[in-house]
Amino acid sequence: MDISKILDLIYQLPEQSKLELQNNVSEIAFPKGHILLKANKIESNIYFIKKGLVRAFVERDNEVTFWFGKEGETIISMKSYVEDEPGYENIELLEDCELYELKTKNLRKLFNEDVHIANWGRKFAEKELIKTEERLISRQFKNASERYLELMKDHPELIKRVQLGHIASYLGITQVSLSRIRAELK
Amino acid sequence: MDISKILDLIYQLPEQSKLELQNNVSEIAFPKGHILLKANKIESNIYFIKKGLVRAFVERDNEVTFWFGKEGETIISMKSYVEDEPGYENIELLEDCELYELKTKNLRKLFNEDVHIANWGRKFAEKELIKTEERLISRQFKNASERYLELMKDHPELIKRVQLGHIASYLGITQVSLSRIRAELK
DNA sequence: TTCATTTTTTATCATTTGTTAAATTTTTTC
DNA sequence: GAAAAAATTTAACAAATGATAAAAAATGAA
Repeated sequence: MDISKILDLIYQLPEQSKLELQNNVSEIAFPKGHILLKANKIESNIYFIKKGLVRAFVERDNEVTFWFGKEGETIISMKSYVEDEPGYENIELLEDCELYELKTKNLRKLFNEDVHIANWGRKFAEKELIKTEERLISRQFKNASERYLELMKDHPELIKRVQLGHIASYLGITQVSLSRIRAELK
Repeated sequence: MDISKILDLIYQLPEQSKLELQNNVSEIAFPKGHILLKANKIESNIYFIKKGLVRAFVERDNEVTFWFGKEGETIISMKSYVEDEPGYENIELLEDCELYELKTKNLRKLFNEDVHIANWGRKFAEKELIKTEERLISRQFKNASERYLELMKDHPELIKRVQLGHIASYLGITQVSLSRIRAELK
C-alpha cells in the first residue's frame, strides 16, 4: 500500500500538506523476526506499513501481545511519540516488511507549522483511541470464546497469518485455553 | 477546577488561542443521578468537569462501566466527536456536577482555523489513548485482585466516592467477586 | 428515630480459565 | 526426504471467577 493511500486512510489532506508529509518519508525494509522497537528506549521514528505484519508486545513473566499491525497501519511507540519518554512496547516483525519511516522530530515541526497536518495527527490519535476503547469494552463483557469469534469475524486474515500463541495472548488467554476453545467450536 | 486550569492540563495554549476556546465554553450544572449522555444518540457537546464525578457505561445484559471522570477531566462521546456517529456510551452523574459545556461544532471550526487549538485537540486524544492502552494492557496480564490493588494505588479517591458495584464492573468482574477479593486482602 | 431501600458481604456450587506435561502435527533445516 | 525444532492439541487437575440466594450493613426518607 503506497504512502499516499496510507495518509489518506487517516485523514484527507490538501495536496500541498500531503506532499510536505511525503517529503519527510523514506522507505526501509526488514526481515521477519527483526525487532523494530525495543521497550524502555525513546524511539525517534514512526513507521507506516507498506507491506507485512508486526506485533506489539510487553514483557512480563511471559510476553503479552496487545496489538497487530498490517498493511496501511502505523507503528508508534505511543510514549515516545506523545511524551518523549521511553515506551513500554516492543515491536517484532511477524513477516518480511516494507516500511515508510518518518522522523518524529520532523513530524512535530510540521504539526506546529501546518494546521492541516496538525489535524491529520489529531485524527490519527482519535481513530486509534476509538479502536482501543472498543477493545477494552469488548474485554470487559465478553468471555474468551466470544472474543475469539469476534476476532475471526473482524480480522479473519490475522488468524491465518499469525501463530496461535500470539493470538491467544492478544485475546488475554493462554494458548492452551485458545486451543480448547477452538476444539469446542468444531 | 476552573476552565483555564483544565485546558492547561491537556496542553499549554498561547493566550490568544486559549481565550478563543474559553469564549466558546458555558457553565451548566446537573444533579446526581442525571443521565448526561445517552447511547445511540449523536452528542453535540463535549464537557469539562469543574466539580463532581461521572461514569461512562454501556448496556448489555448488565451495565458495564468502563470509565470514571472527575474534576479536570473531559466527557466525550468518542464516536460522536470523532465520526459524527451515535455513540455507545451513557454518562451518568455519580455526584452533583458543575460542568463546562463546549459545542463540538464550534470546536471543529476552531480546529480548522487555529493550529494551536488543533494541536491541543491532538494532545487530548493522544493522552487519552495512552491511558486507554495502559488499561488494556493491565487487563491482559493482571488478575482481578492485582487490578483492584492497582486502582487503589493509582486512584484511591475513586474507591471512596464510587459504589463497589461500579468499581467491580470497571475492573471487569462481578460485585460478588470484588467483595471476595476485598475480604481476602484483610 | 424508625422503616424501607439499597449496598455490601458471605456462602455454596457451577463454570471458565490456568498450569503442567505429554502427544501430535506442522514447519524448518540440512 | 529425514531429522530437528517449533507450534498446536489433548488431558488431568488446580485456581479464579461467575451465579444465585440469603444475611448483614449502610443509606435515605418519612
